Amino acid sequence: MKKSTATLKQIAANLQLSVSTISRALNNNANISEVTRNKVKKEATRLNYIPCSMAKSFRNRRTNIVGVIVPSITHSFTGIILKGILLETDRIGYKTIICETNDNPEKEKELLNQMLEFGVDGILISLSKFTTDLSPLLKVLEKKPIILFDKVSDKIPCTQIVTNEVAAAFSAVEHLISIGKKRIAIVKEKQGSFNSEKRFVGYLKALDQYRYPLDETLIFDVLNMSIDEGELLTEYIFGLKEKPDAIFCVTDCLAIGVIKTLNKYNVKIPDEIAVVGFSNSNYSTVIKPNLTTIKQPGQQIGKLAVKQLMEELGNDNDFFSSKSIEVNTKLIVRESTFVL
Amino acid sequence: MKKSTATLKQIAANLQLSVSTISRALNNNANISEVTRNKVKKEATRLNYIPCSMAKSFRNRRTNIVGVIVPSITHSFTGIILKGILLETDRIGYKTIICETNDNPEKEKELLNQMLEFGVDGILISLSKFTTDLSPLLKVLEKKPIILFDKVSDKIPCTQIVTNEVAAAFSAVEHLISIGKKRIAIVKEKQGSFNSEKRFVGYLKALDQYRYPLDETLIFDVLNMSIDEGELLTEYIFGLKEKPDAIFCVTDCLAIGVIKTLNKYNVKIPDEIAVVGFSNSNYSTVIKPNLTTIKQPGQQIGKLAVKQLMEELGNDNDFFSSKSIEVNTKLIVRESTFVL
DNA sequence: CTGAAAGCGCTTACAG
DNA sequence: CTGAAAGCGCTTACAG
Repeated sequence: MKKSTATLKQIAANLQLSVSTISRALNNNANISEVTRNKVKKEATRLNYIPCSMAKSFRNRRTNIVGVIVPSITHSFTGIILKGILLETDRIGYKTIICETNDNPEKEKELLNQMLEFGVDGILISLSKFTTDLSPLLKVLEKKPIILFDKVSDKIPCTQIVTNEVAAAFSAVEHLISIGKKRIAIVKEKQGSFNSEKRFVGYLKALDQYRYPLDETLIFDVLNMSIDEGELLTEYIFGLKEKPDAIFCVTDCLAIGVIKTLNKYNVKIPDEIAVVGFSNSNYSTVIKPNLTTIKQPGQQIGKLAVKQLMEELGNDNDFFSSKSIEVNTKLIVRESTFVL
Repeated sequence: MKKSTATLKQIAANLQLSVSTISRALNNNANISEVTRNKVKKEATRLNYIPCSMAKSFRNRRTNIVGVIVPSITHSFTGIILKGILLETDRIGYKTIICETNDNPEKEKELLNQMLEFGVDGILISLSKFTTDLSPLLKVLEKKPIILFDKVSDKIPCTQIVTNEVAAAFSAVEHLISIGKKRIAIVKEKQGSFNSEKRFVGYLKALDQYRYPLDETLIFDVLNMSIDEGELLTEYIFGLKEKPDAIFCVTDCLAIGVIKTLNKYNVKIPDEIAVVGFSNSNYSTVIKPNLTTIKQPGQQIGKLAVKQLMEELGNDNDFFSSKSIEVNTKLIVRESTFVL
């Protein structure tokens, strides 16, 4: 048989005390005598009392749950951020409801509404790639705090945890320049996600600062950031007369695809073509040659997002904000741009 | 200002109707006239009414939330299973609270209790590596259904979603035998997790069936299933006089570490030493040579776990069960055991 | 130090 | 077809 759970009422009845007293004793309220408190706690243990969070949440208008919305949970960098979120929420006694949009803005809107229904205390979200209508987010912001992370947009008036994409990309390209590369290509996303665009800006900035001419034929667009797309693109590049001597990929996956195909054609990396990725995924030290890439502190991003959310929950004012919290990235030089 | 949300009471007041009627109209109860229903719905929309799931859950003793407990969310196979869980729960209108144990049994016990407090309808759990005390699970089973997946244990009387570990390992070793390997080593976990042990059984079974002598010196234990451990072990193996000519690793990560080190010493794979992994992670086609491995249907496992949970929630009887649902695996042959 | 009472937002058996 | 009332388990202002 499924056992049912004891309630305050039952404890009260057993002990000939009022429900209020039981509640206070269990919550260590100062006004309860030591004796009563102990008696109550003992009986609670004896009955295997399990407090009903649901009733508490309902009563207190606070669930201690944060809603987390991401495009896809299997994306490896997302996983690392989620780990940061879980570690931090666990530390402070919160639970997380995690949902996926699979990059579908309609689903995103639906989830946002469901989060409101479920009464989460606040929301952490990494935007879907195709989100253009910001009104669902704005509507939620009228009631609950939202923190954006990873896939952000500066068009939304709420706190964002970001990496300095421009500076990171700049340092990647600068590195390629420093090892003497002349024809530096970039592989970015055609759809132009926020991150891809920022990294492109960093690319342009580096070229500009080092007085490299901007060569449109070195700018390559792909449909998505997969290994496959990286491979396809490289096949294409391989057919060109004028090839690049370095390729900056806006994600590690693209870079892995690029390297796989360069290896297939026995191109010498980095001598003939150097490759840089972005995000220091686990792939970077599995591929040969090991990938030079940008390290982003994923766990820290997750933890910061939770901390920031808690801060805003403590505020009395509304949740609109334009705060942007930046975490530092680091260029990690490996074999794909450097030979010992 | 933070906007507050309309309630049934407010709609009722505005419309001069009773709260009961509003509730029924919004829930499409048959006993409400078309006219009233429409009037109510219109007013609800006008007021931007958001139903309060918390109050509903509290009232109905049902949260439509499933609790999910895993050792680590960043483990890639876990991520794939979680995706299956999320897709299925989303499809049927459930939400998931996801927590990590980081392989700490104490944390696992704590989370189990918290799940009870939060009032989840049921629990999906992949056991921590060091769980030995099963009583916390048994206690939860008295109240809520639990489905075990991936890291399971046949000592717990509840439904389990498993892959046929023994058969899968058998087929891997059989494959190594079929390509003519004589000294087939296994790399397994010293702590002896359920999965590692089952795979070891499959290894023994294959050797036995093909009348291969059991050579204790070909059985290697590692502390954990990381790439690093695979590398360390291979360094050790490399120092041995008598080397294996094939290595069956109970996880892909171990296999990746093994291959990296074999490559470092220019060992010819598979001619000198063949390598097989387990789980068909994304690494398998990034490493050179591409890894022969066992494909496990992760998403299917996740979906099945949810479906099974829902079935048990529908049951009137208790949640103790010894049902074990098996999903099929498949050996994927790649370069690490096969040359074109 | 303890208790009686109200109420969080909702659903549902009962009555008409 | 609609309403009044009870109650899910808890907390807290008020009273003593």
